[in-house]
Amino acid sequence: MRFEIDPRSPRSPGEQIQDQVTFAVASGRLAPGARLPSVRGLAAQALVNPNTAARAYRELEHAGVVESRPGDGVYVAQRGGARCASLSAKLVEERLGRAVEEAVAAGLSERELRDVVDRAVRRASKEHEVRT
Amino acid sequence: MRFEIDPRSPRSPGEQIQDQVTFAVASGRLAPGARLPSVRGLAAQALVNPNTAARAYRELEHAGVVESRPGDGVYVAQRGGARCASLSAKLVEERLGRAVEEAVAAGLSERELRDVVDRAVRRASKEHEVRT
Amino acid sequence: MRFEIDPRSPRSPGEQIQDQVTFAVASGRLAPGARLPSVRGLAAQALVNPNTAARAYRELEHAGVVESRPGDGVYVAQRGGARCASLSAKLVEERLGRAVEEAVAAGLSERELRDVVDRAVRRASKEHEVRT
Amino acid sequence: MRFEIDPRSPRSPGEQIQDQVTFAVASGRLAPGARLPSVRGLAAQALVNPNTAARAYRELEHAGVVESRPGDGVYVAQRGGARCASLSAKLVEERLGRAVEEAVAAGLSERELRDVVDRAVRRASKEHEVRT
DNA sequence: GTGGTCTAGACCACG
DNA sequence: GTGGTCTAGACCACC
Repeated sequence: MRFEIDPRSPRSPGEQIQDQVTFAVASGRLAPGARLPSVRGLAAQALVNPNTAARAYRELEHAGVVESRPGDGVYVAQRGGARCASLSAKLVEERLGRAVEEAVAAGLSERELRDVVDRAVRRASKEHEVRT
Repeated sequence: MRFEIDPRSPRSPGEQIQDQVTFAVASGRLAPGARLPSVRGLAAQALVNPNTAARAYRELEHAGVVESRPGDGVYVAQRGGARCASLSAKLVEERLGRAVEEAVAAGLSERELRDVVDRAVRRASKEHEVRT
Repeated sequence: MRFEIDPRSPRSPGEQIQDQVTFAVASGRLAPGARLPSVRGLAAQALVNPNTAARAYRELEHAGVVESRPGDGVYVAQRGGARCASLSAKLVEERLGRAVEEAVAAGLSERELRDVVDRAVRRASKEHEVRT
Repeated sequence: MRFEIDPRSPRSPGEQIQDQVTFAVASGRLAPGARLPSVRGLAAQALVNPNTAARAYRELEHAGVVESRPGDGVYVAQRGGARCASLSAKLVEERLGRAVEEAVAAGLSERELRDVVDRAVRRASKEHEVRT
């Protein structure tokens, strides 16, 4: 699992980390019991302050998605799969919905909108394969 | 033109106002020369502090989208159409792109993704008709 | 770099801060990469509201003069030198020009005008040495 | 006497009108007893709201520079000359002083500064002759 | 009535 | 500690 932060996203780095873990668990790329990078490793990988990485893990633990075992590491919680599934569905629905709303408000026709979506899907699928 | 702020959006109220003006101009719902609500009126309508409304207008003026005439009101700039067209295309591309990325990362199949988009398009189109 | 606001100036406090940074960078007193006072520190020094200081920095960032790194501080942008050089030349030309116009309109002879300028130059040079 | 407002000046239109009258009286271009344009005439000439013109005259009257004779017109006060002389000297000193300070802060050498002043003087003198 | 700017104090997220 | 944004309320000048 590789983490990457987009500084231009409206979501803060901490939230992006939480999102990425959530989506990875929901999609099965991260299975319950799997080990996540250490706080320091995550911080180094995502080019983020260790404090931010630690806070993100803390929030995920609070949400029941991960379990932190002091002195050992951070692991995907056994019940993490279910939690992430519903959470991620809600997030995707909400964000895609908002983006579509904007596109319609901006005057895109259904055809144009679908073109944009298609291109994005192709781009994302390629990226996704690479990482899988 | 009606303004509405979604407190759950990751974009701040000020940014949402800027977005809504930009999209409305790009789609032609607001034509160059059209008068926008007053700072105070917009604030009342969007349930936002007048200061926030003023700042949003100021940024839009800086971007060449609107023109503020002190003591008179705020108007869509003559060249606002062109500016918004490119600006809004970029925004839509970027945000739809991001949302699709997330959906793919969350494990949605192309079919599921298109279903979500379709539903969102229908919902948004209805909303949009009502306001038009 | 010390900041000071003249409440009798026709320029607003926020504009005065922007001017002072611009001139300092243009003259080389502030080099690209140099760290500027924090928003709160500047506010305390200039006896101004932190909000006003933050706005001034934001405008300067928008103009490409400074770079603000959230959670870290505000720095003179690498390309700030060039931007300020032309910006400051324009400002000086415009404002000296306006002041001279007024002096001529007020009926000062060229000789009187030059006397006033000479005295001002001497005063300002002394002040300037002190701060350098 | 012709009035002209510079919208890019940091001084508000109302202040610019007051300044222009003050300087014209101080320089002798307007003698005590001379008649000034009517409020409406001034407003039309300076492309300013009649309210603004009226307010400027009111302030000048309050300062003892002009006298308004209801139903007749606005005239330069008999003692206006003396009042304007000292007032205008103070204004010129202050504004030229400020502009020179800025130029020095911007890093102009004495030579460069004098060049800018010389050019401005020549420009202003030409303008001034035309209007005289 | 209009916009423009300032002060004052709050909350958030990052370092 | 840092910057970013918001709310709240004030004053100014112009229309």
